[in-house]
Amino acid sequence: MHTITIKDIAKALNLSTSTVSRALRDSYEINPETKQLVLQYAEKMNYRPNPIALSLRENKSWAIGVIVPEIANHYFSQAINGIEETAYKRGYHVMIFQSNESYEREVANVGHIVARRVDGLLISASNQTSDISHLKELHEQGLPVVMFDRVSDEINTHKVVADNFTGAFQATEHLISSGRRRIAHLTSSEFVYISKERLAGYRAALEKYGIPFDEKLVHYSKAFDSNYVRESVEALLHLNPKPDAFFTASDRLALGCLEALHDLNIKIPEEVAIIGFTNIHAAHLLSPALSTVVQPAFEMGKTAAGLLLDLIESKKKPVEFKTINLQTEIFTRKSS
Amino acid sequence: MHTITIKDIAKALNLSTSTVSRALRDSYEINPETKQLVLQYAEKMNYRPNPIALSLRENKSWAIGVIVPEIANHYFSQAINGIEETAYKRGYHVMIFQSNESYEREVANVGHIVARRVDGLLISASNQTSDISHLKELHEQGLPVVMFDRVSDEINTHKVVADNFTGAFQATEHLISSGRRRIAHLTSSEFVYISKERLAGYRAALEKYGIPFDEKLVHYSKAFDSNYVRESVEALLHLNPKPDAFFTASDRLALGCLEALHDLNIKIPEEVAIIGFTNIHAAHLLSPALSTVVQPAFEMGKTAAGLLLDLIESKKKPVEFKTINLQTEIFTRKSS
DNA sequence: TTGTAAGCGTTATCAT
DNA sequence: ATGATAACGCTTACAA
Repeated sequence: MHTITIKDIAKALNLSTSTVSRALRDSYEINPETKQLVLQYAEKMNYRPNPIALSLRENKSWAIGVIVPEIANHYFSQAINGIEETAYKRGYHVMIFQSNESYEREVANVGHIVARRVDGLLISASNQTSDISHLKELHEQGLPVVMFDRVSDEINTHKVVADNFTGAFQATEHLISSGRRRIAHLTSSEFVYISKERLAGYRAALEKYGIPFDEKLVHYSKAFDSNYVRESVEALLHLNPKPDAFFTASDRLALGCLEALHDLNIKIPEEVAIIGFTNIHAAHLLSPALSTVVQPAFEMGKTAAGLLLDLIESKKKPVEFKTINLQTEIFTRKSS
Repeated sequence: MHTITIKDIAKALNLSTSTVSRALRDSYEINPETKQLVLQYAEKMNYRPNPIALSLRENKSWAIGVIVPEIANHYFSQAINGIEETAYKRGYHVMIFQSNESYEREVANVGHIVARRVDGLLISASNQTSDISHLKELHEQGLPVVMFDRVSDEINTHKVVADNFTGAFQATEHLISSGRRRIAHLTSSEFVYISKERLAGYRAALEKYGIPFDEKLVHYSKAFDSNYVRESVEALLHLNPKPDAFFTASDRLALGCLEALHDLNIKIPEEVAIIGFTNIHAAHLLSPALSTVVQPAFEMGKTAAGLLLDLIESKKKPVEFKTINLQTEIFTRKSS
């Protein structure tokens, strides 16, 4: 695929490459006629400047790297959507990598991405990642880095997260206000930042309504597969008195919980209420009892990308790194 | 962010850049000691070759462009997942753009992507795209192009699609074998290739079981929003005799249909069966009556990317362009 | 107003 | 075995 270069234009028009460049660049002091000539010819030949050559010269790739745990996860693909939109508007393109929730793969990706000379990095850490020295190093070398959703305390840079505490608080409050008192909480690791936040929101809501916290109602899942979740649900249902609602801390857990209840032949609207933590629209259609704390993934992508591009474009040293808490929203199909 | 170059190494070691390059490149005829020296120093300084410089030299970007209608669509994000996996394995990276189902945006994306000097293009056309001269032109200029899912007859290149005919046939057959006779078909445009295929599969199954085709049972949706779909469903339910099953041609239609039935207070398992055309796992959990013809999106991404990379790497002129039909699969939660 | 030359990082060719 | 040089496409001092 041969593409036309400035040199070709210069040759064809009997000019020097610099003149052609100036004409194209709308530069200072150039003969209007020459300029016209060049512009016309370039247009006719469908000339496009070679961004690779420009990158080499300017030491800027106009690309940002994005590393997510999984592309085919609705949450992250929405975030990528927001990222792409923002990047596109500002003339950048997006290089996508996925860690597949593997620490090794994440480190490898960071290596590739930096080797590709991206102008900045947007990352949501894999859930296996505890050591983030691979990111700190980059960051200290001056590469703009913004973390979103799966952030880390260990690094001082911009972070964008959903307001998990308030979201969990609202979810729990929603269940309480529909008359539930024994609200089970299915969550993931005890040690993950967002899980802790969610648990705290849950507890705060119970406290507000004078419901004693019962730690037997809280279940930590080490895995997400439906069998495992089913066992948790069954165990919770064997408590006495048994729970009348579930607050699950993630979409996977919510789905697993729904599936378990279905298999146990428990009619959701009557006997238990369930509330998840992200967007599972399809489930809503069938279960009006399901409410969801919608996480603003698209917004998060846009925000994170915006911060990153600002960082890239300012390039001033002293920056106050901030952590942005995006509001969540409760979605209930049968509201009112 | 200053990164070390060959020149830096050469200076530090009092060598010429060519020597350093040779050492790094493991090239012929070089003093083993010099080589060791260079390698060690490069390692110590964490040297990474600048891919932009290489691209400029080799006129190869090691990037493929991907244009999809929407990133945050489960189907396409799964496809992207497959694309990323294949590309990554073979040393390419993936530049993502979305057309947002807009023809103009698609054309603009094609422009950007070619300006970025990608080595090849993977595209699933927007549903507003009928004129594909923007693709043909590129293709004729020698850029490897592979279309997937939303393909076009107008261009002679590799194409990867799901076997829509067989999928629709199986879906319809599945409904028939569970005793349904009046199967409504909700589909999108009369003119879209995949819709035509699906309709044909539906008809073929009816024919096989001696069920007369009734065109009143087929409903073309101009839009996907739930109000619109609801009207279609209601209209179909007013037929006499009314349908006892729905075969919907897409996930959006299936969801809209489920929602409409729910609002009309029609219990799905008893009164109607519904069958969709893609992955809506959440819905399955709640409605065992829902079966889905799963489209192999991940597989499609992998296949399409593989074909594209082969094309890129062979670069031989004479290629037999083929259209690959990937098998669909019926998924029913309560099978057996 | 236009042309010449250097440089961005790398490698291939040709000398030495 | 190593060094000098040109080239990839482009921009920008500096010269003319």
